[in-house]
Amino acid sequence: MPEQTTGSSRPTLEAVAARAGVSRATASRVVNGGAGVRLPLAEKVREAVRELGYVPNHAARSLVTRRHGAVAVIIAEPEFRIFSDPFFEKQVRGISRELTAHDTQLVLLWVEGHGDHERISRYLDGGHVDGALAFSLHTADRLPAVIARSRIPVVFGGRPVSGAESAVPFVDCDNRGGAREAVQYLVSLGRRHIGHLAGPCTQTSALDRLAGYRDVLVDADPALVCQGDFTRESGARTMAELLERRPDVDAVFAANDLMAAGALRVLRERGIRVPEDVAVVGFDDMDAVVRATEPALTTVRQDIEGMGRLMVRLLMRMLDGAADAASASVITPTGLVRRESA
Amino acid sequence: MPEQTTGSSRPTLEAVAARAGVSRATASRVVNGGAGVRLPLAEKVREAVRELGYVPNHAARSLVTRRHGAVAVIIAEPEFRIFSDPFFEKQVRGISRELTAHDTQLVLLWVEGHGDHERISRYLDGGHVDGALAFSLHTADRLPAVIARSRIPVVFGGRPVSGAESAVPFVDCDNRGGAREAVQYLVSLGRRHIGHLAGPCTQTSALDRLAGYRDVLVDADPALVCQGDFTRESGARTMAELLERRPDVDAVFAANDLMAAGALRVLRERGIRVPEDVAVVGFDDMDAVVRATEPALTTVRQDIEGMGRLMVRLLMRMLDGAADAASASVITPTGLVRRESA
DNA sequence: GGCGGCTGTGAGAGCGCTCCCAAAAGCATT
DNA sequence: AATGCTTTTGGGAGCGCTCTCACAGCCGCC
Repeated sequence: MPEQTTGSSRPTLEAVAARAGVSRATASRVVNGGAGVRLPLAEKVREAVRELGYVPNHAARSLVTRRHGAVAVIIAEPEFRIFSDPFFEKQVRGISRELTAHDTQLVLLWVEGHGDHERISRYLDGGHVDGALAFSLHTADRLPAVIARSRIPVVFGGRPVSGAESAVPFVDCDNRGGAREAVQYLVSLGRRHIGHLAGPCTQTSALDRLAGYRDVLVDADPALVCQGDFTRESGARTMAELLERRPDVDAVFAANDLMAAGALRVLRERGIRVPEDVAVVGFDDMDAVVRATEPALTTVRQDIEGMGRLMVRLLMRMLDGAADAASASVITPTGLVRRESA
Repeated sequence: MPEQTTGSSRPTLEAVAARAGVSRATASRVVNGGAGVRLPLAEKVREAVRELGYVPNHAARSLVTRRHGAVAVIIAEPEFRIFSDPFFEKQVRGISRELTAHDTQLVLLWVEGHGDHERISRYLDGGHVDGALAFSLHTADRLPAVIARSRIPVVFGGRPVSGAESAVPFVDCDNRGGAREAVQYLVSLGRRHIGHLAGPCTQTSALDRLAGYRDVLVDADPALVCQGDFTRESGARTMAELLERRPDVDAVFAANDLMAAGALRVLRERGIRVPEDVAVVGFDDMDAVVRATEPALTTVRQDIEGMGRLMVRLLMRMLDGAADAASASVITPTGLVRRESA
C-alpha cells in the first residue's frame, strides 16, 4: 500500500515529549489544556508542539476516550429536495455553527432509499460518532424509528409521531401555540369566517398547526379547512377551493408562508383585497417568501437556526449525561409578526 | 464521566474469536473479507459476529490502517447561499452517492469566515479524513490555497484560478467548449449580432464561458458583452443594457440559465419575439429554471451530479496512489440541448 | 516414506494516545 | 531539620484492532 500522506510521517506525542524533555504523560496533559502542569514545563511542551507541527492523532485518542468529537446529521430525502429547502438550510446552518462552537464535527449521512436504513444503523452503532441529529419528516417513514433504536443519543428536529417512541427527545417550535396566536389575532380583528389552508397530514408540524387553529375555532365549519401540502401551488389551489366552498371567508391562516404566498396570488387575481376583504396570515417567516409578497405577509415567526443550535445543545447535554431522553425535549416559542396582510 | 452508550459495552473482536473458537487474527481476517480462511471456520466466525452483534471499532482500525474511510467536503459560504443553490445540491448529491458506493463517509466542513481557515487546515491535517473535496468559488478567496496546502489529497470542483497552484486536481465541465458550441449554433442559425450576458469575472466558469464566446466571435464588438453575476436579476439587467447598446442584437448567449431566464422576461416585456427576433441560449440546463421558461430554453447541458461523482472517483484514485495531482484533472463534456428559444 | 512447498492459523507486537497509580518534588509546618 | 501534607511528574498498562512472522498441518513428489 502506497503512502497516502506526503512528506515524513506525522510527529507523535512521544516526539513532542522527547523534544520538550518531559514524559509522554505530561505532554499529553499540556496538549489537553495543561491543567496541573507547571508553567515553564508547559511552555516548553507548547514550543515543541509548535516546532514539530504536532497534531494529535484523533483515532488514537478516541480509541481510549471513546469520544469521537463528531455528530451525525441524518438527512433523508424521501420526497423533498432537502437542501433546496430554505428551512433545512437554516437549520443545518444553526447546527453547523453550534457544533463548531463545541469543537465537534458534522458527519453528513444522506439517506436515499429504504435499503439504506441498515447502513445508517450500522454506522451509528459503529463508533464513528458520539450522537446523531435527525429530522422527523413524515409520519410514515420508518427511518426515525430505526435511528432512535441506535445505542447513541439522538435528537430529532421536529416533533416525531407520538406513540411508542414518545421518549424520543426533540426540538420543535410551538406550532400549536403559534397557530393559536395567529388565529386569535384574526379573531381579534373581527374576522368571523376564518379558513385554514392546512399542510400535509403526514407531518406533525402541519397537524399541530391545524390543532392550534381548532383550539381557537372549536366548532368551525369543516369546509373552512382545505388540505394542501406546504407548496406554493397547493396554497393557490386550496385558496381557490376555499373561496368556492365558502365565498364569505374573510380571513385565512395558511400552514406556511409558501402556501400563504400562493393564496395571495389567487386573491389578487380575483380582485379580492388583502387585508380588507380577506386577511392572510402565514407561518415560518421565511425571508425569501415574505419579502416578495404583496402585500407584505403577516406571519408567525420561528427561529429555525436557533432550533438547529438547540438540537446540538440538547445533544451535548445528553452526551454529558446531564439530560435524559424522556424529559429533554424543547419547544421554542413563536411570535406573530404583523405586516400588511392581516 | 458517565457512560454514554446504553447497555453493556460493545463486543470486541476478541470476544468474537473466543466464541468462534479461533484466534483474533483469524476473526479479523473473516471480518475483513475472509480471504485465506477455510470455509467452516469462516462460517463459525460469521455466526459469532451475528450472535454478538459485533461491529468493528473504527477508531482502533484506523489507528493501525491509517485509513479513516471518510472524506471532508468543504463548503464555503462567502456570499452564496450554497445549499439553496441547486447546482450545489446536485453536486453534493453526486458526491454523497459515490462516497456511499465506496463505503466512505462524508464529513461536512462548513466554512464561515476567514478565521475559520486555520480550523479547517488543522482538521484536514488532524487525521480525521483521508482526503477532501472542495469547490473553487471565487478567484479572490484564499481558502482553496489553504486547502491545497494540506497534506491530504484534495480534489476541487470547478477549475481553480490558474497560476501558482496549477497542479491542483479538479473536475470541471468543458465550459469553454460548451460556450463555443452554443455560439457556433447561433452562428449556424444565421445570427449576426450575438451578444453575451457574462457571469461574474471572479469565477472561472464565467470566464471560461466568455472565452468560448470569444473563440467563435473573435472580433465581436465589445459592447455585445455585458457583465452580470449569474443571478436572474442580472440577466434582466444585462439584457436591457444590451438592447440599449445594440438594438440590432439578434441572439444572446447567457452565461447561465438563470440569467437567460431574466433575459427572456425582459424580451417578453418589450414584445421582442424569441427566437424569431432574438434567439437565446443558456448554460447549465437546470431543471427548475428550464422547465419554467417560456419559450423553453435552449441551453448547454452539463452533468453536475456526474461531476460530483467524478470528484470522488478521482480522489479515490489519488488515495490509491493511482493518480497524481498534476495530471489527474478531468474535464467533462457538455452538450447543446435544443429547445424553443434558439 | 521422507522432504520441499504450500496454505491456514495463531502468537505477539505495536499503532498513538489517555489515565491510573506510584514516586518525586515542593511547601509549610512543627 | 524532620515531618506530613499537597502538587507535579513519570512509568506503564491497555484501548481494539491489523499485520508480520513463525509454525503447523497437508499436499504431491521423488
